[in-house]
Amino acid sequence: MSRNRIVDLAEIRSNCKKCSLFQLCMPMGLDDNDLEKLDKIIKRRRPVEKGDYLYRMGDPFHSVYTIRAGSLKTYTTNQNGQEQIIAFHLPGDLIGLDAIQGEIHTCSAKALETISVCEIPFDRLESLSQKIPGLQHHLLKLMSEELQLEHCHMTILARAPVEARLASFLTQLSERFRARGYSATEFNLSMSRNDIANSLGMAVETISRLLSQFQEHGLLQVERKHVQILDMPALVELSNRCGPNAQNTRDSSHGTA
Amino acid sequence: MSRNRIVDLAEIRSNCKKCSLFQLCMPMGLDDNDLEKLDKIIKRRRPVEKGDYLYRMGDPFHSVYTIRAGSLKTYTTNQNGQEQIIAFHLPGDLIGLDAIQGEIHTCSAKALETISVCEIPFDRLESLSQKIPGLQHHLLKLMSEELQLEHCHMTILARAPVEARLASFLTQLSERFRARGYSATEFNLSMSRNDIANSLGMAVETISRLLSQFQEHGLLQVERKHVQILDMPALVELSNRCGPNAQNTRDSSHGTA
DNA sequence: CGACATGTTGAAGCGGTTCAAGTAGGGTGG
DNA sequence: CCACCCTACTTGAACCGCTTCAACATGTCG
Repeated sequence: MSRNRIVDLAEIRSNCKKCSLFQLCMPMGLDDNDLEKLDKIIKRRRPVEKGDYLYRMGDPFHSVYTIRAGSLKTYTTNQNGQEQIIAFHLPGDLIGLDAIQGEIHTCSAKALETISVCEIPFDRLESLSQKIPGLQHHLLKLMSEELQLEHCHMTILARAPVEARLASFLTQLSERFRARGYSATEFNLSMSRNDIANSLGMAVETISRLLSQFQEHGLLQVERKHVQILDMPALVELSNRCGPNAQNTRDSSHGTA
Repeated sequence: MSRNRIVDLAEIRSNCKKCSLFQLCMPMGLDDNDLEKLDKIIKRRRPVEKGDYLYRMGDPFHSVYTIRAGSLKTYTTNQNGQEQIIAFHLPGDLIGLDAIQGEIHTCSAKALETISVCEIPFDRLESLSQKIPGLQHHLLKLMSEELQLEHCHMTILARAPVEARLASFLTQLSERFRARGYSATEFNLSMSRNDIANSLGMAVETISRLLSQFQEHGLLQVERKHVQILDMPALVELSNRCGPNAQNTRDSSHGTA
């Protein structure tokens, strides 16, 4: 066991360059000494199986997690037991920062497939970022980015017709794969149609119908989980389509600005 | 002018205890020395008139702002010129942190009435929070809280029927007023029906109809901007009502957890 | 192989938007 | 101070996008 731990530590060290912590450290030039410190506070966790929880809504908040491999969904549950998916997360994502306020997890994080994560005790991370200016900045930056992403998501939920929602979902996912060095045009959906529908505020049937329709129109090829995008420009165009209800979306107030 | 500035500084000092910076500083026990440092980096801004912008989408990011008096809306604008309101902000709110990533404002902030704000240059704030642990923690906490609020907003946009959306809007606003020491049951809406509709992803006409309906049912009294809540429990109950489309909102995956 | 979950497709129903018309404030200029 | 205008808001009626319901197909796992 102790031998394993040594191996793990070495592996983490080498992996830091591949995961979000690399982007989190290196851009602001952490030296070897700082990188060492960071490595020391990271805990290895055994792989989490599909369907297992990384944490549940209501759990006390102790750590944030970076995804090393696999994907997961975060979602809230309301009084009636209904779920609302907040986001899907891919390798390199840092999750859990939304629980700082209140020190209780307000989302559940569930693995969509077998995943591998690094656990980072938050109090240690916070102390460290007190000493390393670049780290503090990067934490703030990550949360800022998360806010921006959610603004987009909110806009889609509030206005967009169903085709634009799904097109938007696909192009964003594609872009995220591209940014991680995977193919932007061919990938597997780790989430179910149900999950996609939920996150986009739609019915499952509508997702099914639209995917068929997109395929019919030559925008993409889809077979179960596998998706191949054939006409990205058209898909992007679709995702920008605004709803017909554009009535109250222009500011009519007589601004002095 | 220089005399004015002196007066202003004194005023800000005394006001820090009333605005969000007080909650931001005191809970973690800033001593007079630290409070002094904080006061020094805060810039006074002349009042912003109704309809004026605090900043616009696309502006370079330099400062965050705390609202001392009045209210404003933040919104994004898409390619087609359509607006989507992200949030309404009240006195004590700190806004602008979502622009850290990219260092460009991704929202516009527009005054709903004449407002008074404190401008805090972000680089100064960041340096200071590097020295004051409690300040760093509180910045993270504020962003975490913002994420949580947006999760709620997303859930409403994705699932809730229109009555629940409006009820939720009203109870949340009420709660925010209460937390600021104002009446929770009687207040003025600084935003137009159009703005409410936009932020909730609805048509203006629906807002109008629902307000009439709520009044008819004895839930509240409304006359133009003035609102008096008569049956808060019923309103809260309404806000928790889930949509009829609760089909794909329960997780059917056979989790091993 | 059987059972259950997931996904697909068709048809009906409805919630909420859109369209249309009218009312009421609030500000401006004569 | 009043008449005017423009914007914000309200209310009614028709329409439609999407959901819901239902039935079936296809995997998947014990």
